[in-house]
Amino acid sequence: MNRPSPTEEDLIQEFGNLYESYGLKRLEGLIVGLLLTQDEPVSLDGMVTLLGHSKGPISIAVRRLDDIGLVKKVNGPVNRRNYYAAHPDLFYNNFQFNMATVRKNRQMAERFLARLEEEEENGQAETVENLKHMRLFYQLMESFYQDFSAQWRKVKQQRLDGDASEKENGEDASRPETSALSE
Amino acid sequence: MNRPSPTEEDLIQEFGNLYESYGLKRLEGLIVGLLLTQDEPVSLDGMVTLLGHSKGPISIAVRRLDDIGLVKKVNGPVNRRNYYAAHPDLFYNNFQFNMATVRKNRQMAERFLARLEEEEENGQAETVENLKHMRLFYQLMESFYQDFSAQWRKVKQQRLDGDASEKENGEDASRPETSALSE
DNA sequence: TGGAACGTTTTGAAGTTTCCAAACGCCGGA
DNA sequence: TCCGGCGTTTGGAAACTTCAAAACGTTCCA
Repeated sequence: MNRPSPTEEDLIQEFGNLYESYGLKRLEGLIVGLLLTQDEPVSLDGMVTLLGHSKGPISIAVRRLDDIGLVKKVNGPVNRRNYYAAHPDLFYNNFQFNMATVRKNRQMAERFLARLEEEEENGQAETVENLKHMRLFYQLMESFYQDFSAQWRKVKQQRLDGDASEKENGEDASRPETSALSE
Repeated sequence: MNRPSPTEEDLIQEFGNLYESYGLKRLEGLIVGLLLTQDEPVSLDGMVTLLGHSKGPISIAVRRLDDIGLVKKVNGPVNRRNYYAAHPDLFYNNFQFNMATVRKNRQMAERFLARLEEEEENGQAETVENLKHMRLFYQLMESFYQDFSAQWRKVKQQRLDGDASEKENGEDASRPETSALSE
């Protein structure tokens, strides 16, 4: 349980802001940020003292984060306590959330298209047209997400392999061939 | 100003739910949903009667939707009125929002990495490691988003060309070569 | 069989959001 | 210049969210 440095404090707060802007709970972001700065698992009471929030909300937030796979229950020094760490696939798991909503959007378009098709009413041509646009868009997006998913797994594997054999070489050797990043 | 059919009513409500779950305003979703069912532009008062909400909130919501490019001011029958329609690139513009947050995430990782690097304190190794993971993830994601962006523009162009030459052929002829979609 | 050490649930207060109703301001046309 | 139609802003009520404090339940150990 290392007390965060000032920079790490800022990091934690930024994660709070980030999660808040996503429509999630600020406290959940604070917890995730905190765990990213800790090399050892943190207990509930640890979070209470490190974050300065009270136990009730933290208990609930941590359970939720565990449910959605952003945080992981792990073993720690004291037996009776629950210890948590950032999930090793935190970012990827969070992404899978987005992927699910993309799929939901596509399915929504398809569901309504089917409904309109069997109704055969007139005056709904524009709706049908827009739903087809929507379906096409999210179909394409879904396929990109799946490709991304596969690629990331590959990159992550390379990263693990690299760490195992040639530890300590400063920069990442395993960066994939990406298109040039703007800015 | 066509009163939505029952199915279209459902569609509008679902858009409300969707936007709400994104952390946006439910009313904004209702408006977007409504405009997707209308083949003619709708005035503010039109939305009031079609949605059954009052004018104040609609005025604000519509302005915001216009700002972020999900809705477009267009000309309509009566001169003094403001008419709105769903933006032709609604889904794409919404996606660009996501792309911006991905970029922000990458930049956040880089910003803190730079800060930690120049501080040279110890006990922050885990934070650095996690931030490198974060950076790598969002770098890859960003490059996929850019590829998707380019591809979508191409698909959209094909779609327009197709519509212009061979109108009315039931199904989309311009679907791109995507990987197989699950389910 | 206590009782200490936990995590969870409940309660209530404070803040925030969301909405309607109504007042307001602006712009054209009589 | 007044008046009617329109969008915007304001005020306030109701619902919801977020959090701390404290009561509660459970488990392990003396």
